[in-house]
Amino acid sequence: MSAVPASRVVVPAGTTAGQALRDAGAPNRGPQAVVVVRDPQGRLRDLSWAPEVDTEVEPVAADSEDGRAVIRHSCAHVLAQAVQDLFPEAKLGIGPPVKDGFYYDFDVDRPFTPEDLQALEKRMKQIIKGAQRFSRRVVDSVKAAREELAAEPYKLELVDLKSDAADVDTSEVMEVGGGELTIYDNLDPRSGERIWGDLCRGPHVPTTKYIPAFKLMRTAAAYWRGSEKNPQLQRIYGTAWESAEALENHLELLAEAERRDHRRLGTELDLFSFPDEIGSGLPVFHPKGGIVRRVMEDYSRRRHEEAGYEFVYSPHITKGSLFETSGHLDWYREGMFPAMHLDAELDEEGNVRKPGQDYYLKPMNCPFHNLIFRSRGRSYRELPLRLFEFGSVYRYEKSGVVHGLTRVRGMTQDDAHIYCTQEQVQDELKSLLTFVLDLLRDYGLDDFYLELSTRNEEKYVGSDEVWESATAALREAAEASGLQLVPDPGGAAFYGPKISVQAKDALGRTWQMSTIQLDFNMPERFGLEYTAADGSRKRPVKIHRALFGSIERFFGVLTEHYAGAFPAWLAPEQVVGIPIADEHVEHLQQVAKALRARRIRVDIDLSDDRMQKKIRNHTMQKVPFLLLAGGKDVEAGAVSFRFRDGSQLNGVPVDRAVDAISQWVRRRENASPTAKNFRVEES
RNA sequence: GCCGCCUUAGCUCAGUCGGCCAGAGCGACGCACUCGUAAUGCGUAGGUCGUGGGUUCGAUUCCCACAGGCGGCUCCA
Repeated sequence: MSAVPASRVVVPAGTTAGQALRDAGAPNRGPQAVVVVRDPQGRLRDLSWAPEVDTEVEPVAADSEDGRAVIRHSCAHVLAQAVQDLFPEAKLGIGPPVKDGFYYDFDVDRPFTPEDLQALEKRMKQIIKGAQRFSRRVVDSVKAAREELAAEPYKLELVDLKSDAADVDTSEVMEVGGGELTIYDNLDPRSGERIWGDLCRGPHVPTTKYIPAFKLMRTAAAYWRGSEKNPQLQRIYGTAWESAEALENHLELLAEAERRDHRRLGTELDLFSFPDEIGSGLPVFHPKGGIVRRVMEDYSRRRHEEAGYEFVYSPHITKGSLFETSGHLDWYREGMFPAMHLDAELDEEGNVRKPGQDYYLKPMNCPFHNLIFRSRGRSYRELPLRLFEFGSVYRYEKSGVVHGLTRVRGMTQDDAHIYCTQEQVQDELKSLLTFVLDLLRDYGLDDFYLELSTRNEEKYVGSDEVWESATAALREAAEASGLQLVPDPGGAAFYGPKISVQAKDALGRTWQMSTIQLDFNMPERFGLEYTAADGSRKRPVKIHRALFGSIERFFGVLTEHYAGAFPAWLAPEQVVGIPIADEHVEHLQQVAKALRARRIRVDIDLSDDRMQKKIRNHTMQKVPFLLLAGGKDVEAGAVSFRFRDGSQLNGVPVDRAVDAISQWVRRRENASPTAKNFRVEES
């Protein structure tokens, strides 16, 4: 999708990069226009940059990821200029490029309305048409910067942060960076007059004309510098691209994502719902969703059994003392539903005769599994002990984050806890990772990367050494997988570091799926022990892992991945028989009987809809196999296939059809069957 | 939890600048039609206009609160 890697260009001393590019004949318009260059140190430089010595640079084209980021960042400046034009009292926050776009935060008297966005877009188009030049200017001193930015309190704060604290990470903030403070002025191309300016480290496109296509997307509130202790600013999100076509493609992708939204498909395909009466984030699964879910779970169970897991069950509710022992009440209280206080007794005067107890809905399964481990003496011979449970947990998610099936308040984890010896950890982690990835592939996800979440310095239990060795063990296992490993500092749970598997779906979106966490702390808190070969008592290491994360979430992700067209082995209705006329029903019933004998889910559409209507209905319900039968088929002892994509295979002998369908399902083919990929020959 | 927007039939959505019995398509149900690869025709039922309060002669419409949803922020074992 990106331009052919542009050849390197030497910028002679004292010449601007832009001039050198022009001399070299580099494109300066269109999707491959060079917007900035990369210097030998890897820094992106404006085209107006003129090195002091001859320097070889790499042109960065508009349609590269870096090029887009520069366009988006420049577009954010144009937005800010438009906002201050239309709302002179607006104070500037920050305005960085982000994935697929940019945003800019403003402190304004009232939130922006959709009409405001329209007006702003219009103003931005005027600004872009005006071909203002982005001009970089180094500010001599912090004092000079403070004076110039006196009217911009948030920018002042950034200047101060920059000047007095080397330990503050400002790398995310586009405003300041490098060794100096810079301001980018927007200049009128004719008069050179300064129209607007912003504290910014750059770089930028040469002129606003280099912003070929953009769109403002939405408004939202955002806390200043990301902390809820700070005031909320009004954020405007936009997107910008190297061409109108690229913008159009991006908008089409968003539209496709909306069509695939599992919340929409959940209703359309009658899979699940969120009745208001039950409460936010608490789904119910309808019969069709129930089939998909059950097949998912059944297959997972089978694989776990084969991999040496043992199945356990634990209650949804427990006395508080368990979560005191585990540390959840200290570290995770706000994520839990509040306690029910039970069994208290009062005398006539209202004095407490019996104090009663707090019971909690469980937010995690692990403490229960610890109790199972501890229920009797354990031998090293039993390890690794792998306890698995489809455990229902309840978490008190903030109302603002509940979202379809991907963020719920009640969910079922496919949760396992593995107790092993120190020596077994490394091997266990490696085989676990392989197991996890294999299983995800079986469900049709095959594009992964790993994330290593390390200690949150404000929220952890246990000693430094323990954390270090646990983190090292995880890193080693992750590296052995050969997958890309992305660091996630501070992302760990309070009891130990974790690896998470991020999977890409059909639209290229990534989802956190499985997590594998190492835990040296919980065994200590629960006093878990086993007897080693030499008779000594030793503490096991505990590995937590969830593969789907939560069944609900995985269900949602798969629904979107397949756009509701589930693989035949998961599809709620695998085969629907459609008679051309009533007299063909009996023939189809014979076929259905044969399919049912092979445990295929099959229905015959006996409604009095017309045949075309039946095809439409079941195609929209994304049934993988439609079997039609009319006079010709009955006569030939055959059926005719119609697939989701509209392709057909007519006159297939019944026994071959039955065989081919059941083979396809047995093999758990994840592709949608079509006339092209579906083989009915006898094998 | 915070900011903004939204809530009309099972679903998708019109509509009322405060006023007679609130509309459509799909879906459901009934009748007719029995048909060769994405919508047969006709008819019937279905709505306390999210809930509660207020303003008003009168509220689905205006105001307030609450619930639920959406987009973000924060959070996320």
